[in-house]
Amino acid sequence: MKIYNTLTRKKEEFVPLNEGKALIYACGPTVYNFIHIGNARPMVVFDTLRSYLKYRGYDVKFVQNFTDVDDKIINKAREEGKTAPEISERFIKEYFDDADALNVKRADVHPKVSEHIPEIIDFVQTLIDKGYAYEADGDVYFSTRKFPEYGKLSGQNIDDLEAGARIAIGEVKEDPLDFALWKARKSDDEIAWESPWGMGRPGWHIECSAMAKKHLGNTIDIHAGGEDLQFPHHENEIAQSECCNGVPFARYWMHNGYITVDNEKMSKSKGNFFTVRDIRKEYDGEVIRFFLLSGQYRGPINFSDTLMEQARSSLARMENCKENLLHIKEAGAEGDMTEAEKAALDDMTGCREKFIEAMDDDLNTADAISAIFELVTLANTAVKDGHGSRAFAKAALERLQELADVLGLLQKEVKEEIDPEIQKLIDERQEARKAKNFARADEIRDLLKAQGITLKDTPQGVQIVRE
RNA sequence: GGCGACAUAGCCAAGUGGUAAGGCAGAGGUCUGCAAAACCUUUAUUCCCCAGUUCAAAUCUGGGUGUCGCCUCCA
Repeated sequence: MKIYNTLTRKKEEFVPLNEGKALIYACGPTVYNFIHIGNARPMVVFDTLRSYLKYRGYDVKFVQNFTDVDDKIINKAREEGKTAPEISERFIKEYFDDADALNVKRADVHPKVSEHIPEIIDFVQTLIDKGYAYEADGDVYFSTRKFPEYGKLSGQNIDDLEAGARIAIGEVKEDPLDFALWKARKSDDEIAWESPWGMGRPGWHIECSAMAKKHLGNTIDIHAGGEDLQFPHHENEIAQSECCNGVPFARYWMHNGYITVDNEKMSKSKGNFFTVRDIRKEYDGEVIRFFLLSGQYRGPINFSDTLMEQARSSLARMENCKENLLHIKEAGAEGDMTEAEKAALDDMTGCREKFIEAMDDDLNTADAISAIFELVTLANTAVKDGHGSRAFAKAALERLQELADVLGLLQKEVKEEIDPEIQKLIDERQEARKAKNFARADEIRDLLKAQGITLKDTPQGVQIVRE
C-alpha cells in the first residue's frame, strides 16, 4: 500500500517497522463539547485506514487519545459550575455515541492525559536533563532552536517562523519559538498535579508524545491527524519525541483535509460548524460516513445539505442492492445459478481488484466506492429478469459485504423477526391484491409505510424493508 | 511576508502522458394493478486561461487568473 507521507511530500510504499504490524497514533479530540463534522473526518478516515490495513492482514494497534486536560475544558467547567473531569467524562461518552453512529470502532487504546501525568512528567524531566528544556517560574519550555530539524514536517524555516513569532506579555520564554511542556497553575480552581516544578499541568503537545511513547513505543509507523495540526502540534511532537528518545518518531505522517462550509474552513472559533449530533437528526450516521469517504481524504470537502442529500441517495442505491439480494437469498430460485449470474460473479472479482488497487493508492476511497457501485450494477443486472437464484444472491451478498465492511458501510443489522400483527396485515394485503381490491392493498401499504415498513412487490413475492 | 493546497458535466467526484470512471439530479423507455426497487438509452470533442515540450497532454514545463488553508486554539 502507498501512503502519502507529509514528511516527504510523496506517496511512499508503506513499510512498517515490524513486518506485518502497524502502529498507528491518531490525535483525538479535546473533550469539552460535542464533536463537529470536522472532527468526524479524521475519525472516519483513519478508522477506514485501520480497517483496510486489517483487511490486508496487518496486525494493527491503533491508539487515539482524549485530551481531557486543557484550557477549554477548564473554562467550560467554570461556566457550568462543574469540575473539569465532569466535563471531560461527559463528552467522552458523547463522543462514543457519535462514533458508534458513524461506525467508527473503538481504538485499541483511548489514553487520557489525566491518566498519564507521571509519564508526561518523566518525559519533560528527560528533556530537561538532556538540555532540551528549561524551567521558568514553574513553567517548563522546550528550547526549539536546540532541535536543528525543527520545521521538517511543515516545511517551515525556523528563521521565518522566528520573524512572525512574538512573546506575549507575561511570558517567560527565552525564545519566541519555545513552547510550553508544563504550565504552572495560575489559580486555585485550575486542575493541577504535583510536579518537580510545582503544581501545574501538561502543555498540549507533550501529551501526544508521551502517550504515543507509552502505548506504541519510541518509533511508530503512522501518526495521523488533521491538516491543521501539522504546525505547530505535530512539529512540536517530533521535536520533543526525537530529542527525548533519540530515534525517529513516526515513519509516516498522514493528514486529512478539512471540511468547509460555503468554501470556508469550518472551525470552532468561526462558529460556522455543525455538530455530528445535530446532523444526525437529519441524516443517518452511515450517510455522514459515506459523505466523508466520497472524496479523497487529503482534499477539502464542502459540507452542505445538497451534498448530504446526494450522499443519502447514493448510499441508498447500495443499501437497496443489499436488501434486494437478502430477499432473493430467502425467496429466490433454488438450484443452480444462471449463466448470467455465474458471469456476474466472475466479474465481481474484478471489482474487488479495483477496490484493493484504489485503497492501496493512498486510501482512494472515492475510487473504492465506485468499485462497489460497479459490483452493485453487476448484481442488479444479473437478477433483473426476475429469476435471481438463492445461490447467486448469497454469493453476491458476501462479495458486496466484504468490501462494504472495509469502508464501514452497510453495517445496519437487518431485522429478521416480523411482528405477528404486521404479518397479518401483509397477508391481508396479498389477499386483497389477489381479489384486485387495490384500494385496500394500498391502504395497508400506506399504513405500514407510516410505521417505517416498506413493502415491495417483487417477482419473488413481497419484500419487507424496515428503516 | 514565509510555507502549502486546489481548479474536471447542473451537482459531487476519480483519473497524473495514450485519447474523460463512478454517484446524485434531469430526460425518454422497459417492468409493475399502482408503487418501490431495478434495468436500458441519454447528459463534458472536453478537463480555469495562455504559451511550450511531445506522434500524443486533463495529465509534463513556464506564465497568468481564481479559490482556500497553515504560520494563533482548532480535525
